[in-house]
Amino acid sequence: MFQAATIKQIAEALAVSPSTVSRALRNSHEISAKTKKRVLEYAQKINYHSNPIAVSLRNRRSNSIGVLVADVANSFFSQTINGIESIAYEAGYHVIITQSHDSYEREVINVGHLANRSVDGILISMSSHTTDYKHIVQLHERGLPIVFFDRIIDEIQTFKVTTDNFKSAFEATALLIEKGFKKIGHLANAPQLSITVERLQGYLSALAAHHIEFDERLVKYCHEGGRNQLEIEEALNHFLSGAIEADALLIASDRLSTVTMRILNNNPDRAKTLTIIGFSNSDVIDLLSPRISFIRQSAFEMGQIAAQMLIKLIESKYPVYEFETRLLDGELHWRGNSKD
Amino acid sequence: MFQAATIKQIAEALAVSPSTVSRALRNSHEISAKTKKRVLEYAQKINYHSNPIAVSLRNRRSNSIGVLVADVANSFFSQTINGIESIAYEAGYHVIITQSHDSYEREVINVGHLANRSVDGILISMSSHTTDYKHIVQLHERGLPIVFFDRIIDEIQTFKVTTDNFKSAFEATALLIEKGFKKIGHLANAPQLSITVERLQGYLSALAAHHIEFDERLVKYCHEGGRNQLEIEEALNHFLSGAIEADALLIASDRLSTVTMRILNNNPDRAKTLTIIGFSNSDVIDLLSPRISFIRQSAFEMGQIAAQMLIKLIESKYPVYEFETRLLDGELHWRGNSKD
DNA sequence: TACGTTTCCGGCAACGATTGCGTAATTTTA
DNA sequence: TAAAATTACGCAATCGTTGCCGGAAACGTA
Repeated sequence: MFQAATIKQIAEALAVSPSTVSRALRNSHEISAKTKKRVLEYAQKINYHSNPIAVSLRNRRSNSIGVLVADVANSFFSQTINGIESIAYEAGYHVIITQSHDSYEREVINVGHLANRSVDGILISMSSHTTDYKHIVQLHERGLPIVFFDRIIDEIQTFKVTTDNFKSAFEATALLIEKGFKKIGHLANAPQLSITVERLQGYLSALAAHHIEFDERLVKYCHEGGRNQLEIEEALNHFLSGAIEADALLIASDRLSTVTMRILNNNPDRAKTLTIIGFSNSDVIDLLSPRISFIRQSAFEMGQIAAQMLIKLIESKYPVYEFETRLLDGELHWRGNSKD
Repeated sequence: MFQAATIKQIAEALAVSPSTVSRALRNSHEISAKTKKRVLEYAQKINYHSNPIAVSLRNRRSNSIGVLVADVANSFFSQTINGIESIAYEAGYHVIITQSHDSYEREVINVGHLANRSVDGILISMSSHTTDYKHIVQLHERGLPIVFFDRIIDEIQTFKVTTDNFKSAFEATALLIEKGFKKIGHLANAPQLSITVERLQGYLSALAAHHIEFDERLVKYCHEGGRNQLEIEEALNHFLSGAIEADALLIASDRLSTVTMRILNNNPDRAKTLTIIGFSNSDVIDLLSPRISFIRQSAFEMGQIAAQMLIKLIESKYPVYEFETRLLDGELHWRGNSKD
């Protein structure tokens, strides 16, 4: 490999000490203008760039942050990542992205890798299979700055940002009720996820607010979070043809929505009698058929806020004890009945 | 703050030297079994993990590879990234993902950052705005291992992997001809991209093979690669209502396809008379309307191959002078006329 | 002139891990 | 039994950079 230029080389060439070169490059006031100029010009000439690894070792800071999401191939997460990058980039941080693919094991390994890799902090959206938080608690206790976004947990006191899932689910459900739907089912994500709980509560509260008795057969969880086609099919069968016949559905994620649509497409008659509102950040939602209404989360903004929070934590000179959990509003887009 | 265990701590605790600890941990034959056991057990106990930054500095290797794509929010790229990660992970490399958003400036900055950040090698898919390759040539000349995937360039001799775009475009065009379409337009990507050139040639060759005279008004480039809605609209207007009326369209990317579909949805009459084959790796292509035929690239596999190539380059003890450009087949999925 | 202040810079050590070389202790060989 | 070989470990340098301490020279003040 090519041998990059170093401070020592500059020092030798100019017959000054490495310390002087270092200070000159960092524009220290302890160095005379003349020396600075000599150093800067020579550095420029040999195309010197400081070695970030050496700086990291010396400063015990890597200027990089780790991100853990379920999947970059998920619109919501890729939008979040764009938000994170936009902020991190401005603040001089690199972003290292890892994916859990919703597996607990991969989450543990990736979080470990990131910490090991000496990132200055981590942004986490939990995997849907995680119920034990030890791996994260440990790191947090050791002082590693962590911020949660989207799928957050209560077990760790820190900054968090997520959609106001309660509110969004409430609004969506209430809208369906007002439109006259009687049997509104809820196709939910893995039950251990924060977003699942919050959305379910929003759904239940909307029913309660409209004095509708809750039939527990109207809620179905997808423990695999949409990765298991069969699981979703079973849940839908339940809604479509089972003892309980739903006339509307609140669906908790993009993936669940798309699988649902696929099934409805094979069942056109039933499709006409089922109205859907799904959480979706797909950028082609308007092209999908059957046509569904949807709740769009502020993914990009969520990424930005999460990154800002993390950088604030990292750069704080004193331990932070006051934390905030930001809730972002979702946008409900009504696109009509399936009957229309 | 976050204070990880070090070799020195172990050495002190066990009253041996750091060298001994290091060698014991690396299972050197120069260390007695007894000492090894003591060291290993204590290391385990205090949860020691070597500091990768220190190792990087010492070994001048970071065990990480950089990836530059246009956008992670693009299905094709996120699938490629999954392929890259699967291989890199196995081989013990970290993956640092950066996005150019198809901007030349961001490409230059990101590539510089990655190199600076001492990655051991880089995987690049060119931004659609790049026409000057100096920033990459320089790094390559300095000995940084680079592999190109998808959007490759001729200017650098190295490993490359991309879809057999010529073949795919040829097949798609030929199929349209055989189906009886007479005026087959081609909505192309930015003209400086390799994939654009290859696909165009496939298109042209298919016409030639069927003795169809080429009308140059049937090809429209999108210099912004789909980021500029207006540009696509103009191109489509040209095809739909201009002097030339296409009855079929070969579309070069997902983004171009979706915008096209959006426009057709606002123009249902015209939609019925236009048949489309688009390059697409969308995982909801089957749900999109209007229904289009598509060419799916082996994105995951492409990522895997690219990563394998890069790691081979990185780990080669001798300079490599023989390079290969792998071409992967695309899969053509015919989904019928729009008239059906 | 004598003494205190700046200005400007060099030297040392350290961040954490690795490794070539040296060497004492032990074992093997002649 | 002496010499040679082997075993097991420590020392110190190294990767590139930076913080701390100290000190010479130049400058200012009484």
